[in-house]
Amino acid sequence: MKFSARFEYALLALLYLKCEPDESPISGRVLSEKLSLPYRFLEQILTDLKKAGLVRSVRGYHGGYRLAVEPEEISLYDVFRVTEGKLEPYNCGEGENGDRCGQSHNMCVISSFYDDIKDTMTNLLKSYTLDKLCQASRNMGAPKAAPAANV
Amino acid sequence: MKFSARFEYALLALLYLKCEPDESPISGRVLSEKLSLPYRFLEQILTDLKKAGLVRSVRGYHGGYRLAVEPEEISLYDVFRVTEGKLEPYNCGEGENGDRCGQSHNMCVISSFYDDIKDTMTNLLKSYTLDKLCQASRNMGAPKAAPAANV
DNA sequence: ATAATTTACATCGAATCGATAGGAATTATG
DNA sequence: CATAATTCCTATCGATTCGATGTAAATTAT
Repeated sequence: MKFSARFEYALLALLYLKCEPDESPISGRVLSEKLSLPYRFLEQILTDLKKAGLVRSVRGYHGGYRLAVEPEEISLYDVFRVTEGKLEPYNCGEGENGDRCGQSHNMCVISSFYDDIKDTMTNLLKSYTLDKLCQASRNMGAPKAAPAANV
Repeated sequence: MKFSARFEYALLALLYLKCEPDESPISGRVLSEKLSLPYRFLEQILTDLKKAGLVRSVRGYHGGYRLAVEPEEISLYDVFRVTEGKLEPYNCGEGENGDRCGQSHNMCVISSFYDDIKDTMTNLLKSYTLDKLCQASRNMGAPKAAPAANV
């Protein structure tokens, strides 16, 4: 029940690309230095973000990365799916384990609870967009004030 | 962002203790057979549950486990804390990493988002009690119906 | 005394995770 | 065309976690 470094780094990179917009694309090297993140590792993540279509990349001399989508369109749910995989913590009935609910109704109860968790998380993640987060970042004066986006 | 097997096993064990109440305590061996769970591993978990005060144990010949608290009192949040540890996915300012928000406001934005996640999860976990889950299990006729507890 | 049980501790194998490294492909620039 | 800068692909490493097993000691009703 923790977020991975991948998720955090992806988020920081995307926020940087959004909040510090530039004419030319920003290279992975520069990005890693600005954010104090390990270069190679960050590029792995950027590659994943690219495959998911959240980021475009330009190769070669003045190459680098930039957002591929409007920042209102990018939600943390998108980022999550790229870095953490799918959001299905329980398999009831399908999957390699077979039908586990056949054994006991308690399994099914747990399963429906997991579904609830999943839905709640999904909605919460979808409610946060890059755009909102960036605005919140600009409004940062008080260290730990507003919850930033409570719908 | 997945629940561990520990959490699931603990939940199944607690549900069994609650839903199939008995005069004498239920041994770890029996529990593991009824639930088709690995014996040793389950006992590890039961030990943890005992340390947390959710379960009582009786040693010796007719020993075994039983609930230590009223099932209305046991929430999934309690179980979560035993099996998954604490629920703090981000450390902003404190901890060994030092103050990360000093570097960039984006960090603080992420941090407040993490807080939101944490609160939401906490509330959701607290809203589920053993008692509710057990009732839902009894009402199981339709395979995948009611969300069981949406407060 | 014996059998059944919890309890403590040690370890194991596999998987995951964060991170690093080398090198190939691509591209602007001179 | 050559070069430097960059993305991209793949392999690997070390550490940690996770699920699980094993051994042996302490406890207790019979």
